[in-house]
Amino acid sequence: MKKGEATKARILEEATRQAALRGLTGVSLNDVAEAVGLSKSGLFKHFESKEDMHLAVVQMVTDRFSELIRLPASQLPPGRPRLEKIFERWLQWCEDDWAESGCPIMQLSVELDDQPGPPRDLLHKQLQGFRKTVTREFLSLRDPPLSDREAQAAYFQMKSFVLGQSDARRMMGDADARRSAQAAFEALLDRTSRAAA
Amino acid sequence: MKKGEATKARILEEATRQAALRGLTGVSLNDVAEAVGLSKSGLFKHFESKEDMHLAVVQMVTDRFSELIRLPASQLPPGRPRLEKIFERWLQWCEDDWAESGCPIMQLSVELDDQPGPPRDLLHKQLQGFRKTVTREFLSLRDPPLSDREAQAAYFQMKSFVLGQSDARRMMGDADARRSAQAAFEALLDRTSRAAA
DNA sequence: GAGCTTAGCGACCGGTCGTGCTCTTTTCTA
DNA sequence: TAGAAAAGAGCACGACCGGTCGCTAAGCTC
Repeated sequence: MKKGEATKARILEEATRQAALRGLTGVSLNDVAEAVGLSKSGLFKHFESKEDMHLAVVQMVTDRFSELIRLPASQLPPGRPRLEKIFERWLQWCEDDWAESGCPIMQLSVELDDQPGPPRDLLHKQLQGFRKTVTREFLSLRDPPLSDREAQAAYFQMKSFVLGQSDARRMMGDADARRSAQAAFEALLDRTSRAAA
Repeated sequence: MKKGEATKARILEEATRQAALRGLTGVSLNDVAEAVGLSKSGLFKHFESKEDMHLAVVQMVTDRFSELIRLPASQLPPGRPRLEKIFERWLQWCEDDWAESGCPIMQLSVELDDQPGPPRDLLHKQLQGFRKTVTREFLSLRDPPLSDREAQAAYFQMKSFVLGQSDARRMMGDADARRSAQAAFEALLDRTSRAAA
């Protein structure tokens, strides 16, 4: 059971790439099969249906997100260092790792937010987990710790800046987007850690 | 040439509704025709092709956006009143006017940002125009006017908060999203108008 | 290396896609 | 009100969609 797993991984890789470009629904099994060097029917030895593949794509994207953003940050001291690392890797994820297609998590969010089903539920669960982790990190940003409300507000702004950067760069062609986001985030950290309880 | 225009408007209305739900590519001419009470071929008396309809949808969405956000604000005194009005109407636009589907401009942005062609170009042009208008409004927020850089940074954050609210509410089910966005924006206005040159 | 398991192929299914064609009905205009 | 012009129906097309089936060939285990 080794060759099979490798092939499945290749299929998923390609499907994820295409989903980032055209959305989950826009992925054609024919195109995926061709790109991987398989026949269409060969795909069905690895996935029961297209929705099954959708689910696997969501899983793969969120796994990779964790690996590239959460993991490296978790090895730093809590608070500001971690938050800065997360933000930096997050921007990087949108900007470089998916340069041709834009952040797949944003794409999936917009596509799935009104489309009930297992893919949406999985994405929702993973994003909630990430939110919780980061919000907790905000709590320990100041010595008398932030209130839950404050931490949530900070996370809201942090994610907003990531979304803003992605939108500005991709849709508006704004080359300064990253600097704008970075500056806004640093200011947010300053404000948040300075503010009195 | 009156009945025709009315029918075309109805078609566009429905196509826009569906595009907000499933994206431009996801719109089925069959479904649109059926919903409007026409045959599929009847549609082609009003649009040369599907891409032609895509373009008209983008035009309609951005026109309505102007009408609902820019127009009411333009009747207020410049500076803070206008900015607050724009932000409030903008959030409203995402939250209510497209309650079931999410802000169509975000949807279109994500879908079109890597899809060259007339629809993308039109959307890009309209969004640039809007950005310019709002950025100019930021300039007159303070007596010694903001620098271009400051105004652009402020617009970046403003748009980020709108994106953040839409994402938080739709994908994360965050009922407080609007309040978070509103608070963040008010704080942004305070900071921006207070900051020394 | 025999034998079971699994990966993969090719043909094919019913259905839907966007689009062209011809023909009829409705609407507008002079 | 007659006649031109526009609106729309009906149908058929070729391409493509996700998916099934039976078969072969390769891989894995003992």
